[in-house]
Amino acid sequence: METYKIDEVSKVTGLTKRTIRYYEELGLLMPTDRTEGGMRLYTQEHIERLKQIVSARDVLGFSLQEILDFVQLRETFEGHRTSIQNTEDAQQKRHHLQEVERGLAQQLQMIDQKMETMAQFRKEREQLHQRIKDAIRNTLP
Amino acid sequence: METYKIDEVSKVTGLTKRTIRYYEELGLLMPTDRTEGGMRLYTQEHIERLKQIVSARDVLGFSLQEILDFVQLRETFEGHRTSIQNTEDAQQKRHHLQEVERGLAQQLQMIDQKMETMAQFRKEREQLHQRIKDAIRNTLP
DNA sequence: ACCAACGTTTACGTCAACGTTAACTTTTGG
DNA sequence: CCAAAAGTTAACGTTGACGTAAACGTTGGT
Repeated sequence: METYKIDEVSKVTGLTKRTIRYYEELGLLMPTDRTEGGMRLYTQEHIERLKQIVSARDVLGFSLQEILDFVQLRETFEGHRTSIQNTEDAQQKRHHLQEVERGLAQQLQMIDQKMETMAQFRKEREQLHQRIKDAIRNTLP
Repeated sequence: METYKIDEVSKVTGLTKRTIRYYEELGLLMPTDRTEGGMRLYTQEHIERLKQIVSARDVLGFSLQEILDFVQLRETFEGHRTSIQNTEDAQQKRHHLQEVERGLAQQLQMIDQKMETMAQFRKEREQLHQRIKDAIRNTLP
């Protein structure tokens, strides 16, 4: 599989190398494979994840801690997709999955709330915009 | 007109008293009238402004500096609504208004960009949610 | 084989956005 | 009228999210 060194990743994501390592340290980005000498080798998947993180941070205004919660929900789920054979703790697993589901439902609700507030904000800004355009028109009839 | 002391304002906005004073210090909130002894007296308008600031901060993820830019755009405009009579610098005023208009148009565009990215983000989360609900259904048929 | 360019860890520095504490004055209910 | 509650300014402390510098190892081209 094609891999990238950190400077490449830095350029395509717009993040500094420091930030990329920092995100790994926080657990936001899964650790990469390393070369014999210890250099990180990123895959396309890492890059996608970084772009998602940037979106959540800049556009949605989430803190890294909140993003970590989001990430861990997915991680937990992916982890559960592996061993489906043991039927004795299926009860356990089901319960855990239900908790994850609840977490996701809450996240969706939070996002909807944000979108609604954002729409309201946009509306107010647009009204101001309209008033200003009117004011301009009144300066030169 | 009805006024409120800072503790009241703190309760209805959810901000701490420190934060409210801090926002005034930054220029985000217009200074209030004071009592003889120096206590701040807030109006309903102050409260509305604080709520807008919280929205911009929490929901849109704007920095206080960005919010200050937004606020000053409005302030500039309100300031221009006063003296409409002098026709000599009407040219000046018109030019200034046009700059404000351009600023607002950019803000609107930025907001639209954010809303789109947010919708995309929501979509991905919803797909994950659906997959998890399916997984749960598969644990107990 | 070498060295310039790039990578790594470790540790301290910085800046925004407040929290906290101190020292003091004002307001207010009994 | 007076103590407790609430307000004020000023100053220093804290936390999140990185920036920066040092000291060192790795890679790749000539």
